[in-house]
Amino acid sequence: MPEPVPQLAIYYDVLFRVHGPQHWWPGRTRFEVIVGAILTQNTSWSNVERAIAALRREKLLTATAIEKVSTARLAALIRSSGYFRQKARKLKGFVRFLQREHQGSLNKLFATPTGKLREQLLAVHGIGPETADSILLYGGRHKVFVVDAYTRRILERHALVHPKASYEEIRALFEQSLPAEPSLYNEYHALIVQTGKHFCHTRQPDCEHCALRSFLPAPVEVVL
DNA sequence: TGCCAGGCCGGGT
DNA sequence: ACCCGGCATGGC
Repeated sequence: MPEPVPQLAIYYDVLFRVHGPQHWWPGRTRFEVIVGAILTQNTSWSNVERAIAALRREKLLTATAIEKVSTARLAALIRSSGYFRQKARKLKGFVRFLQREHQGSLNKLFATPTGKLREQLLAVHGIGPETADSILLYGGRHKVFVVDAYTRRILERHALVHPKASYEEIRALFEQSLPAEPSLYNEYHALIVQTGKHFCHTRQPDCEHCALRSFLPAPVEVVL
């Protein structure tokens, strides 16, 4: 278990003051949240939105509908989200899992204890750590902090983790450093992604562009 | 024009 | 236990 890092709680307040509440996850239903979590893997949200709109238009935003549709048609409809053949199979894999392990019921799925459900999700083809945790937190309000590429990069630039820290290491760091509130985890991850959306992508530590940003790359102590 | 985006898998060390 | 190539579209 890592030691708590008090800067992480401070950094949350900074981001909240800068960006305000984010009202995440952008999904109308729990199932839609799960679909979005899979489709947005390494993909910009704007590309995912079109795909979800197409699924909605075709009445395919339910588990039973996804079960019935052919993988080929599903792939065609989610084309805009990229990796569309892979993701079509992933959606199919998830609804098959939901039916097999939870009788197709999201209530039963999310009533499963967090640790056990996380293991189950990770065993589904196409669901890795970030997708599993997004489903847990944003779909079911389970108490897990979602780590993504932005989280890692921000922590590295603030020198709060070593460059090759594992996903689990970073997740534990947040969960040890913050009050155990799903609503806080929710808002924090959303704020990090919002921050990342207007990230400077130059890797040089002395990039003048980055120097103009209040939250990067300076250590959190001197922010504000 | 090339690089990037809210990853994950399978095969190789 | 890591490391890497593949997967694919749309925006800037």
